[in-house]
Amino acid sequence: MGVSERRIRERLDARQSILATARELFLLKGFEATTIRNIAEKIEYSPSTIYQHFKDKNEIFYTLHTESFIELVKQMKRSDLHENPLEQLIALGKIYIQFAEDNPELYDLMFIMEAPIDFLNLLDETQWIEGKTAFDYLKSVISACIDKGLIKETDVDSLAYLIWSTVHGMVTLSLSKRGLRIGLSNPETIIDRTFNIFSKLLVKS
Amino acid sequence: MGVSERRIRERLDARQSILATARELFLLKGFEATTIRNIAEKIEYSPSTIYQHFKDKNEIFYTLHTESFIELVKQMKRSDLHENPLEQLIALGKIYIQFAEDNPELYDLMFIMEAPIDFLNLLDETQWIEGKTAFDYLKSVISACIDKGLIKETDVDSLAYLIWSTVHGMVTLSLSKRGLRIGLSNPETIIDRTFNIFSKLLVKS
DNA sequence: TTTTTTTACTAAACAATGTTCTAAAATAAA
DNA sequence: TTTATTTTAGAACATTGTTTAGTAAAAAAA
Repeated sequence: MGVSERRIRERLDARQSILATARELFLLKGFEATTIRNIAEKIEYSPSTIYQHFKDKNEIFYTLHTESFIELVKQMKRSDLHENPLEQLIALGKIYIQFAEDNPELYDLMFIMEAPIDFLNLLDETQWIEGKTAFDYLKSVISACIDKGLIKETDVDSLAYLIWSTVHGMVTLSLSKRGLRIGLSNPETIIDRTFNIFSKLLVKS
Repeated sequence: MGVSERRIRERLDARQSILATARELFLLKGFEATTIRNIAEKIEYSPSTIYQHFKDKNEIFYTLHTESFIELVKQMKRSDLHENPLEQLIALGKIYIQFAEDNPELYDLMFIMEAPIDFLNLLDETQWIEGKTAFDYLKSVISACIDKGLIKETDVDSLAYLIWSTVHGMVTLSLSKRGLRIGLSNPETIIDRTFNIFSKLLVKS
């Protein structure tokens, strides 16, 4: 009799419904404004029930963060449509920026907020595999560029860190509302223009 | 009789002591962990007294943020020891990174946290003059480089935004603990190495 | 000097938060 | 049917930022 199987399935369903509701409310009202009680109310459970599925709020954050990375890496892999690795690298940057612009709250969770990393610390987990996966993909594209002699620099780690830092910096200055209030002439296009000159710098030997 | 002058002075003293204590506790325990009650207790006042000097917690954040910018700009101006504007630009980048590494909590407050910007919004202030001041200084150094033909790019806004984004990105990946858990071979030197290849990219015509 | 007004301050309360405790209800096993 | 286990909820706890109402002190006015 599959009674225990059904129970496991039901538990999983409940867990998923908590996550789905959490994501929905987070995207709607932001992370700070979404409370455990909000989530509980929406799925018609008591707040304490949520704690049977998640250790604490950080674990919910961490889980959503992990799911978001699956989506980001999926998007990133679209860049392999380009045969030229340099074109792929440019496409990769654009995809990354687009993801951040489309999902500002998730980007915050993935790359800025402390909650997911705090949860890793709690598990005594030293590696951040979600981030490493995305970073390794970036490195593989850069390596392809170097192999074909399209880029001079040979220290892949540094170059990958540079590219990641630059797009991350552009995106976060915008997300934290720092980039748009400093008297730029065309603030709405600044990210595009900056990305273009960065691309040129990288390519031009 | 200078009685009202004394009163004003006393009010200012109280305000300063709130700010000093707030800064001290913030740096000691972090922003999230520091409460209005903590600050009040330390200066031996009741929590509600603090609200006579500051509209809310965000105003305290904003004020500390402003003071921190005065310090940052002061540090940045040390770069004008170099006569060659390109050398000055490199020095400026190093100073900026050093400031962030020396004052991670303050950097967070200045460039990441929402609180100071939220306070600006409350005042219907559209410009972020603290950030603009620092950004304008960066632009002036870049302009000097362009004037002397040391850098080819002519769009100062974009170039300044690129440089700012890159150092900001490097620094924030480190602050948010994202940069050190992705399998780098020498994580402790990554920022230096990355800054060096970025400098070379900029200089090399 | 005495009275009135303004100021400075506090204690208590409020509403909201994440989280835990206790006990009841529902379900499964015997 | 009875017993054991799991699931759930309600209330409670300790904090938080903030507000209210009232008190004590100081300054100004009489």
